[in-house]
Amino acid sequence: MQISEVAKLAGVSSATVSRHMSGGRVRRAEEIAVAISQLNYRPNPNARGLRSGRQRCVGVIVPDITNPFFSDLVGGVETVLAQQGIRVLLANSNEDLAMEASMVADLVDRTDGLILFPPTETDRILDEFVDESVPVVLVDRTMRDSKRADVVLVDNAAGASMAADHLVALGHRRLGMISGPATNTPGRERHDAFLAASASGGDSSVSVQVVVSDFRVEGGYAAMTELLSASPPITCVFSANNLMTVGALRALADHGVSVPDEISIVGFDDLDLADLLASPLTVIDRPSDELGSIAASLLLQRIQDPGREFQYIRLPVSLLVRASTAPPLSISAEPRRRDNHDNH
Amino acid sequence: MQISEVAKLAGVSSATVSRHMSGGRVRRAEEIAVAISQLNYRPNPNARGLRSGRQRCVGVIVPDITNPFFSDLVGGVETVLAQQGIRVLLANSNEDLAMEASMVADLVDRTDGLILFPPTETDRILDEFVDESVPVVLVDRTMRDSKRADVVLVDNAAGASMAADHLVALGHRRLGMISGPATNTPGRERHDAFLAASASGGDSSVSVQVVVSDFRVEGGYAAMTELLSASPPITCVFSANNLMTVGALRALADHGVSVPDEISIVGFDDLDLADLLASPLTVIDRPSDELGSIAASLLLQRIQDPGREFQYIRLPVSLLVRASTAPPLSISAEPRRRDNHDNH
DNA sequence: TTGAAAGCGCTAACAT
DNA sequence: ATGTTAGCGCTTTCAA
Repeated sequence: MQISEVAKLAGVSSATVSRHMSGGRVRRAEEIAVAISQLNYRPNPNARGLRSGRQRCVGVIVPDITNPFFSDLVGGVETVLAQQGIRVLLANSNEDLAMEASMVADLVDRTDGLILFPPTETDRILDEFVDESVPVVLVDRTMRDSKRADVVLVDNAAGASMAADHLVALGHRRLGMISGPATNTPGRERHDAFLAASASGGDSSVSVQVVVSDFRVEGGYAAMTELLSASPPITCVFSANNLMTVGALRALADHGVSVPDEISIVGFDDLDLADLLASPLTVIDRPSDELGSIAASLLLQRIQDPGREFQYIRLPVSLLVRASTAPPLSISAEPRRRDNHDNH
Repeated sequence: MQISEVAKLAGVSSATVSRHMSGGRVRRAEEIAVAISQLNYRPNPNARGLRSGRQRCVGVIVPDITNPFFSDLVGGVETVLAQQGIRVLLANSNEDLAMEASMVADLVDRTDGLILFPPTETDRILDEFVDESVPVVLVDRTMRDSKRADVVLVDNAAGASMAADHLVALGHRRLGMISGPATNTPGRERHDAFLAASASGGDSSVSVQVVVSDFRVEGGYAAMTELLSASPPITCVFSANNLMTVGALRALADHGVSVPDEISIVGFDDLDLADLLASPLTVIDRPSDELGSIAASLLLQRIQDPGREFQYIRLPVSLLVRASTAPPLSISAEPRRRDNHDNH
């Protein structure tokens, strides 16, 4: 089924059908519409893209689609783009730099723009592709040379500081942190800010024990397990993302550590069930779908006007205090129990 | 950057470069490879697809990417397809029939095959597109006329029966059910099987109060709230999917109903945090990534051999008993408290 | 094994 | 406002 058959049936040339389809004013619009629906005609996207250079869709490459933060964010992207009749093609890089590069290479010529979450800040992806005039918006993570893309992220430093301040204000002095990789933006910023904020009070009795992990559930489990053997023991922990928080909670449960009595925990990113947990979770919350909708708007605007100034947007985060954080048990209490047998 | 420039640099014709790229034996393979990497050449997918008809990617249209069941399943799809160098393009229909149709129309000419989860069993999508020789695999849900596609789903009826049997065996007699839409396969099968299994004991004192909802968190919340006002009160509830279970749990918490003391609950689909909830959740579990990997394999096989017999595969499910189900309180106990003010 | 050449289906330039 | 025509970049005959 091709455009020439529609043209024949409607009694016009294929160019006229083409014009009609792209919104142009045409005399025999009615007949063309009838022919199109009668023949169930769908323009071939390859031919169309090849000829016009416009693909009518954008690509989104997320690091982990099973992370609810990213899937919520994609929801925000889709909402904005669907209104413009622009399709969203989603791909999942699994936090893998090579995979991301190959996906970009693939999508760059199939789409009108890309929304990326670079796995590392040293990612050279813009060097390779941005010169090919594909608009790129970076979300949640930047890159060393991100001066050539729009960027939208949250105030990771503020979030991590709020977490540290909250714990210190509760009276905690021996803090634990499950950090993300220092190689990407949220990992680095949350790590640095948590340490800085912990030290900022000038109280030299405040110490932070950091385990660097990988933003995954299993990594959070392992990191929490490691932190439990710290000596002197920590009384609270800050987990730098939602997935690691899940792992940390499971590790705490498996080791019989009670929250918040023995250990307080605050996570970065809210969880759907945070309020229904055995200890409702205190978290740093951030507006995930707003991140997505802003990213989509930025991309839309850049597609329309490639010459406009690059935007760099930071959204605020907030502290949601629930029941997983509390003052530490008195130091005079007897040493807490720590059974290190893994029971899965 | 196009193939002719690579050809020139390598001292061959563009046809030879093309052959080299598609795995053909070529004399000057070495020089061509050098030219390709030197020029950073990427074949234009539109031109390639237009000419050859092969797109080197498949489409997956999920009803709700924020549902962890689907995102896990997509993980299984990607694992299998990535090994074959086939790209996965993901789209999110939001359980919307029209949206799904428009996405299929769009993807059908951009991909070599589709994995679909039809929003309703009366979906006519196969009629419109399967004749266009696009292989389709149906996952989790079938359609009335699905004889022209491979299908893989789980044993919904067995799962719902296990849930009913479990509750009745615990001594429950007044059951509640939060059902999904009767218009799709899992909704219908779980509904029918739960009712059938409840009645199968021949015990006429067993009654089931059903509220039909929509497989969404908010729907589950509303349905649970409605069930709480049932008279005589129910002592347990079966929620037909994970998202509605989350809503139901939140409704129970908001109304101050304790689980499992006042109401036992069993959900269809495990949750990541099911074991860490205030009442660790009893669920029907199913192999989500296996569903995905099987779907991908079926699609791969059909692409290779369009004439092969259509497969219809059902995977088993299992009951995971945790702490959210228990025997009902004695009937002689005084009527339980039910405050119906919504406090969010 | 290779190159020349046709053409996939569409849109945009040009002419009317 | 419309038709004619060229050509997007590639793969695939066809002939050598």
